[in-house]
Amino acid sequence: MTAELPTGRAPSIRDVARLAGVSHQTVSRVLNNHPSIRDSTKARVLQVIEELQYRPNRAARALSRGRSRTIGVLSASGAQYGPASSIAAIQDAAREAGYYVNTANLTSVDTVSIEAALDHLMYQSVEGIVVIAPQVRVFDVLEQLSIEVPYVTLQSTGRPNDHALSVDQIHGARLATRHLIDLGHRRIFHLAGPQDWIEAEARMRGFLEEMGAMDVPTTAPILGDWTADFGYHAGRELLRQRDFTAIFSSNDQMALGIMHAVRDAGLDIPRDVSIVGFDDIPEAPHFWPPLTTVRQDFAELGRRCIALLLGTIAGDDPDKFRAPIIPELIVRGSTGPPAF
Amino acid sequence: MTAELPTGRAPSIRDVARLAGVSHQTVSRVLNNHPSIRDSTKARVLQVIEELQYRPNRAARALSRGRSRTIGVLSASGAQYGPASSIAAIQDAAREAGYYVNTANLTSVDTVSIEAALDHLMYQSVEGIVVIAPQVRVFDVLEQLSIEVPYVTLQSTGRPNDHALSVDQIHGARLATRHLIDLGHRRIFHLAGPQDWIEAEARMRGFLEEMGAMDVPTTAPILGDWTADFGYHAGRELLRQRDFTAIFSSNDQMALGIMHAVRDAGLDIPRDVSIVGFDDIPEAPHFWPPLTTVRQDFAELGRRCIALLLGTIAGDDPDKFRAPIIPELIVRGSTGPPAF
DNA sequence: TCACGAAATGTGAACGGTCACAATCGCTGT
DNA sequence: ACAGCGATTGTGACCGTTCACATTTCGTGA
Repeated sequence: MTAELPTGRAPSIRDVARLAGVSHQTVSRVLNNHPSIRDSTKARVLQVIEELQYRPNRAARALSRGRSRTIGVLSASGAQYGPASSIAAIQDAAREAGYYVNTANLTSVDTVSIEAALDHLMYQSVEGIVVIAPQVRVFDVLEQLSIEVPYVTLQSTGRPNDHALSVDQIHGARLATRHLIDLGHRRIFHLAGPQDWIEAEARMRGFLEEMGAMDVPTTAPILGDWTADFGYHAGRELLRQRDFTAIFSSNDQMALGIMHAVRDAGLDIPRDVSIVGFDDIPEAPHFWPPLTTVRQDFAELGRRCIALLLGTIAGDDPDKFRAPIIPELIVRGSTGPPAF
Repeated sequence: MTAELPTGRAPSIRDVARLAGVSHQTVSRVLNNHPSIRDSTKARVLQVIEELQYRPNRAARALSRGRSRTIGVLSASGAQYGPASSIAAIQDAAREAGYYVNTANLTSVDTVSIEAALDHLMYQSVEGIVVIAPQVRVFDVLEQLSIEVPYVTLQSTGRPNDHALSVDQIHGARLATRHLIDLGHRRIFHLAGPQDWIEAEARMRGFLEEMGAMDVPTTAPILGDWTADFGYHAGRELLRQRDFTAIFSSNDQMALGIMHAVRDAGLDIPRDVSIVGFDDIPEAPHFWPPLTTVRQDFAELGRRCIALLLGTIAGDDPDKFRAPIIPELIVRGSTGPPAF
C-alpha cells in the first residue's frame, strides 16, 4: 500500500508529508515538537518517518535556521590526559545539549598554525569556541582576526571581560604547596607549565601566593612543556644543585619525569625529595611511589564549559556559571617530611 | 566607492557578485577554481572577497552539493593516550584533505550507547566513520541499523569484506613475545585487552602464535580493560601463584599497574619479573624501570586511516591502502633474563 | 568580413529544511 | 444556528550554494 519513493536520494520532509497525507510544514512541526499538532496526526507522521528511516538533513536545517548547532574546540596537546578528558567531557555535554563538536588541533603554537585552526573552525560556522591551548596567543589571534564568536576557556583569565570557568586552580596549587610546607619543607621548587597557558600561570600564582603567605622564600619556577621528558631533563638539571627538598610540578607527567631523574641520581622519594603533581591522571596511583597530586574533575569541567558557552550564546549572564570547581589534594606516597 | 551592505547578515556570494560586477555563478566558480575564468575577473572577485571577509556558508554548500565533507569518529576511552593520539592524527589528516571530523564518545559499550552515538553521527550526514572502540559490537549495531556509510577500523578484522588498515599488531605482539623468549623466559603470561577490541585480539593472537612457533607452553590470557588499575589488580592476583617469570601486557597502562603490583610484592623488575608493554606512550621511558614496549606510529595510523576512508568514499580499491605499518620493539629496563 | 567553436559568463531552478502568514477546523456560548 | 476564537494545518518564499543549461565574448581561419 505504501507508495514507492525515488531511489538514490534520501527521503525528504516532503516525501514524508506525501505518504502521511499532510503538508511538509506539518512534518516539520512534528520534528520540532510544536505544541499544536493533533496526537493522531503526529503518530501518523512519526510512523511514516520510521518506515522511511527518514533523518532530517542537517545542512538544510542549518541553512534555513541560520544556526549550525556546532561548537569548535581549539586544542593543543590533545593526546594528553588532561586536555583529552576535558574534550571528551565537552563532547558528551554538547551532544546532550543537541550540539555538535568539531575539534581543530594546533600542530604548533605559532600564529600561523593558530590562524589555520581558527579558520578551519570558522569555515564551519561554529557558534562558539572552547580554547584548550596556549590561551594568551589564541586570544591575540582571535582579536587580530576580529572574530566575533563567543569563546570560553577552562580557566579564568583575569581579563576584565572574559568568559571563563572558575576551576580554582590557584586554590589547588595552594593546597599542594601548603601540604609540602606543613610537612616541614622550606626549600620547595616549582616546575610550571608553558608560559602562555593560563592554567599554568594560575598554578604558579597559587604556589607563589601560598609560599608568600607562609613566609617561605622562593626561587623562580622553571617553565616546562607538560611532558614527562621535560620533567626528566629539568629534574637532572635541578639535581646538580640539589638545594631543595621538595618539588611541586604543574602536572603529573612532568612529575613522573622528575621522579625518574631523582631515582637516576640515586636519591629516594620521598626521603630525599618529596614530589607533588597536578591533575591526578589515572596512572598517578601506580607511579613509584604513588604520586601525591591535586585532583581535577575534568568531566564536570567539560559540562560546565558547555553550559557556560551555550549560556553565552543564548545571551545569559556569564556570572551565572561562575561557581568554582574546587580541586582536591590526594596524598599518596611521593611526599613526606624532609630527611634533614 | 564600495557600496554598503545590509548589516546583521554575513555577506553572501551574491553580495560579492554585486560588488565585483559579476554574476553569483562567477563568484562560485572562482571559489571552486573553475578553469575558465579570466585572470582579471578572478583577481577582482578575490579582492572583493578579501574586502568583505567573505566566507562560503558551509551549510548551503553541503546542501546543494549533497555532501557534508564530514567524517565521524566513534570512540571509546578517548582520553587514553593511544586512542587520543589516533584521533588527533585523524583530525589533522582530515583537515588537510578538506574534511571535518566529528567525534562521538561512547559512554558505555552497551548497544544502546552505541546506537545513540551512531545516531548522533548519522544526523550529521557523515560520509564515513572511523571506529576506535570495541569494534565487534559496533559492527553488529551498524549492521542491525542497516547503515550504509563506509567505515574503517584501525586494525584488520579478518572479516571477508572489511575496510581496515593493516597495522601489523600481530607482528608487534610477536616481537614482544619473541624478545622475552630470547631472553630465556619460558613461563610467560599475557594480559590482554578487552574481548571485543580487535586490536586486543590481534595482540593476543600474535602472542599465542609466537609462543606456539617457539614451542613454549602457554596459559590462557586474562582479558583486561586497558587501565592501570586493572593491571594492578590482575598483577596482585597473578602474584599469588607466581608461576611465571615474565608478563606481556597489551598496553602500557596495564603494564604500569602490573609493575606496581610486582613492587608491592617486594619483587624486583626485571630480576624477578620481566614486563613488556604495548604502544610506547610518552611516559613509558620514565616508568620505574623504563618500560620495554612496542611502538606504534599513531600519527601515521591516523593519516592512513583517512586516506583509506576517503579512498573508500571515492570508490577506490581498498587494497591500495593495505601496506602494513610495522611496529617496532623498544627495549628498555623492564626486561632481562630470568633469575632462575 | 564573417562564420564558427571554444572560452567566459549569466540565468533560473534545485537542494531540504524553516519562517511568516493565511486558511481551515472544531468547539463554545448565546 | 451561528459568530468567535483558539487549535490545527497549509502555502509560498527564503536561506546560500551549486547544477544544468543558455548566452555572450573572443580569437581564428576561410
